[in-house]
Amino acid sequence: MRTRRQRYSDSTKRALVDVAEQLFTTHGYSATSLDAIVAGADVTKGALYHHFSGKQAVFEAAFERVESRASSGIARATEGHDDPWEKAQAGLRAFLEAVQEPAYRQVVISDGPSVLGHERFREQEERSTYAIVDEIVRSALGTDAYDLDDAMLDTFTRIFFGAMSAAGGAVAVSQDPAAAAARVELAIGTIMAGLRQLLDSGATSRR
Amino acid sequence: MRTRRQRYSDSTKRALVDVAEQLFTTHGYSATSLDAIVAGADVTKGALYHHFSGKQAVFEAAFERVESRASSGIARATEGHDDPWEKAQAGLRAFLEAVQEPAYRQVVISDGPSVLGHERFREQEERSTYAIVDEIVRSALGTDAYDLDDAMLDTFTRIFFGAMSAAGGAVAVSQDPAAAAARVELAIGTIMAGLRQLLDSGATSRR
DNA sequence: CGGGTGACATACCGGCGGTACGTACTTTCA
DNA sequence: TGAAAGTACGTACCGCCGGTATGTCACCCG
Repeated sequence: MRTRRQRYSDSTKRALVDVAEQLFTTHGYSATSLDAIVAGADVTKGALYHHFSGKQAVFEAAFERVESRASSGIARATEGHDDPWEKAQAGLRAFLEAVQEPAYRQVVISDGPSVLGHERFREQEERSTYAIVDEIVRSALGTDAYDLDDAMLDTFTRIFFGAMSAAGGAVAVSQDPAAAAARVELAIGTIMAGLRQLLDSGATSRR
Repeated sequence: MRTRRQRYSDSTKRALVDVAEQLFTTHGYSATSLDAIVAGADVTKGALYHHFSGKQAVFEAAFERVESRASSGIARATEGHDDPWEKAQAGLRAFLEAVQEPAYRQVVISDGPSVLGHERFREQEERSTYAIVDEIVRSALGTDAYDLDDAMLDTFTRIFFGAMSAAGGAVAVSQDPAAAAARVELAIGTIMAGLRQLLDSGATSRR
């Protein structure tokens, strides 16, 4: 970010991603044309193809930004909790908030898998929101007392991540999101409590 | 299926959906052209647009077929079980099988939400596989002893459905699907056992 | 200060979804 | 039974959109 040329370049690239994120969010991927994006950013297709390899690359840039916003919000909510089960509750609350964001719903959940493909989608996901869920799950279930191996911890993460995503989607389309979120927190809280109790009893009986 | 015209009409429509399902499965929605579909079915675009309103309608027909195959498979596995928790285990096993089907993964999970949109996707889902999960959840948790209201039962269904879908996706991309499926069954089984124990103790202590 | 390069703009192409219209066969009914 | 009506397609074409090839001008650097 030194010379004037680089400053101009960065600003147009940021403008393109700004407009793209908004249009992808409101109209979806396929209903958003490159002409609309470049028009919104006051540039031409030449500029877009100078910065990105194509439409998919523009989407990927917007995708990463939306994901990183969501994951940083969740990370902020979880820090400062010592007890892993409290941390999990706080993370769940923040996750339900993030998943209601229109940009997240449209760009990540709806268009993400089909545009990026399963593989790239997984890769992107696993180094943002999924990583946080994984960290929470491991802090809660990864103790030696429960003697769960790595693969089982991964499995639990996948399960909780899927449960939270689906629940968040339901919360977002609900007429009363607050009440729906409260129900989700109660339900997952109950599940976690039952799991905790079962694992604790198993751990003590085994010794 | 009476007159000759209707027989011909039905057969061409079926041929179109056959080819469409296969192409959508192997190449995805956007990478499948209508020309390729009509060529595979040995008809022209005129025929396709006589039977369907457009590309999305063709996709929806294929989508419904894939969904109904999956849900009937799960329904078949769950019938004949009296104990609701055994029924849930059998349903989970069948669900993990169904979700590994390439057609289900590509058409329903990957392209479904973006092509149909959240709303239509939910509608379609809720009257097939989701309905079965809901029925299982209600048979297991809907007893008076647990006194969970309708909204809470819906919430639990959403959570379990999301957990199973995510777990199924992980199983499908695993190098050792059998071992991964076993881990998922163990993990969800543990969660269900913990939930059951917790609810049972709460139900007895409350009386 | 001039050659090179980066940051765009312009013009154009091919493919694809969708439409308008034509046509042959078939059922229906006076 | 024969003509009118309707169904089940086929043919030709349009407009948009992603992508490309090429031109241009400002800026950095020796």
